[in-house]
Amino acid sequence: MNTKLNNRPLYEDVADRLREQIFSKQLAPGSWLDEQSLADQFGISRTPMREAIKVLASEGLVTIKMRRGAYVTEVIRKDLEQIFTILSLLEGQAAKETATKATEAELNLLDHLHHRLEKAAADRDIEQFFEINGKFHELIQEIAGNRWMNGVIADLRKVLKLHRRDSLTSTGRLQNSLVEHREILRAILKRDEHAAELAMRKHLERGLEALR
Amino acid sequence: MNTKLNNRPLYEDVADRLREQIFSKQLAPGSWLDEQSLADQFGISRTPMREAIKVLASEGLVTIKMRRGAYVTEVIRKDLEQIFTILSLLEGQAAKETATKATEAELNLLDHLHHRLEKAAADRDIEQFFEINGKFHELIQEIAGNRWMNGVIADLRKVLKLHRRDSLTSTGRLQNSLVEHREILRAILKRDEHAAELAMRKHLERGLEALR
DNA sequence: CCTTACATTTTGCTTGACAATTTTAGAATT
DNA sequence: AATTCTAAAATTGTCAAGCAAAATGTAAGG
Repeated sequence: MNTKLNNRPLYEDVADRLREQIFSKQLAPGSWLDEQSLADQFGISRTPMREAIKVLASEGLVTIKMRRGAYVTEVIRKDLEQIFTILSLLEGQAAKETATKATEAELNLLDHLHHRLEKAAADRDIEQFFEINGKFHELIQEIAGNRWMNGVIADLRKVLKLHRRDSLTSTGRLQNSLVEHREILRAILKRDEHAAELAMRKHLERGLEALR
Repeated sequence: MNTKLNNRPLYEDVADRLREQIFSKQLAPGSWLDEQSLADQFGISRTPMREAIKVLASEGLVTIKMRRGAYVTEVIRKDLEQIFTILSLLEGQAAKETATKATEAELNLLDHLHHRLEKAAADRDIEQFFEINGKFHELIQEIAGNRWMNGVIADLRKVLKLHRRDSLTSTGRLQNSLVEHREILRAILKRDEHAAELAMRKHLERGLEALR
């Protein structure tokens, strides 16, 4: 039944599956996570289910209320603004550091990825576009190489995904987003750290604006 | 026996106690957390102990290795640099926002707190100094009011405390730290957001420098 | 209609157990 | 003596059954 090729704890798999259910709105914001019924549904006991729920809680995806259980976090406008403020600062810093410390090989990877983004945009392949879009951001973070920062960014991005129309999947912004990416890449390739930081910050600020 | 005036889960209390043991080096960086023995020591069962350990893991204080248990995180120079980079950006932003949005009453609180800091420094009361120092930073964050940011800062500060000589308790820097605080406060009172941000960033950069 | 008392549900925690591993300690081999 | 192999002991991750305290829902009484 359960294809469990376990080289990692069950509760992590469960956390992944719960996360998917949350992102797909199968578990909508505000809804209650019934430990027992979810455990039954996943064919496991309460123990790993509780551990999985705590993982999500530490990511901010669910909120645990004492003796009342866990609820999918409801992200309101204020949260979006606060989170974008942080992402803007951190990803801006990542772009800045990438501009200075990327190797030529890494610049090539970025350039290649951007070309694929351009192609996806030209093809109007929305799905592909957002996938590559995400990878572009992640590659910049990876090159910047600040593991603590990358962890924070990853968690916050997950929380953003709780919001119905999150800019990362807002199709209307596709063209603008592409232009902004061009500018970020250009600055990084020129190794202009200041411009790279500004371009990335602007990109994220625009992302937030698109939500209102 | 257990003075348990519990209006919050046991595992949170346990997490607090474990944290203390870690900060006091009773559980030194790199050391292994023996679930069973710790549970016995605390007079509880493995379940809440495991939950407490996961709380610490999500804060970055311990690192869980699959089927090998949890180990107190070892913070190396690189981690310090990466964490200070983040704190500098975030606390800088907090200072900036505080400069613009603080009410007069809040400015008074900050001013009052700073006066107490000056007094502690004059009295050479190191203990008091670092306590108030922390509160000053926290008050600024509270006024800025970005809960996501405050959560990130709180977690990262805890990780910093794992390091033996962390600048927050580095007595040699007391006088310099005081001067830097004066500048931060002055900028905020003048509602000069840019100066406040710069002063806070400089303050944290100096904090890192003090570690090398 | 609102309050009080009672029944039900759910969480947080306990105890006991066990398979899969990992660690250790000892024996065998080079 | 050093290295490799091997069996025993210990530890983690999970399951299962159950219980007290708290929260929720419900029914009776004012």
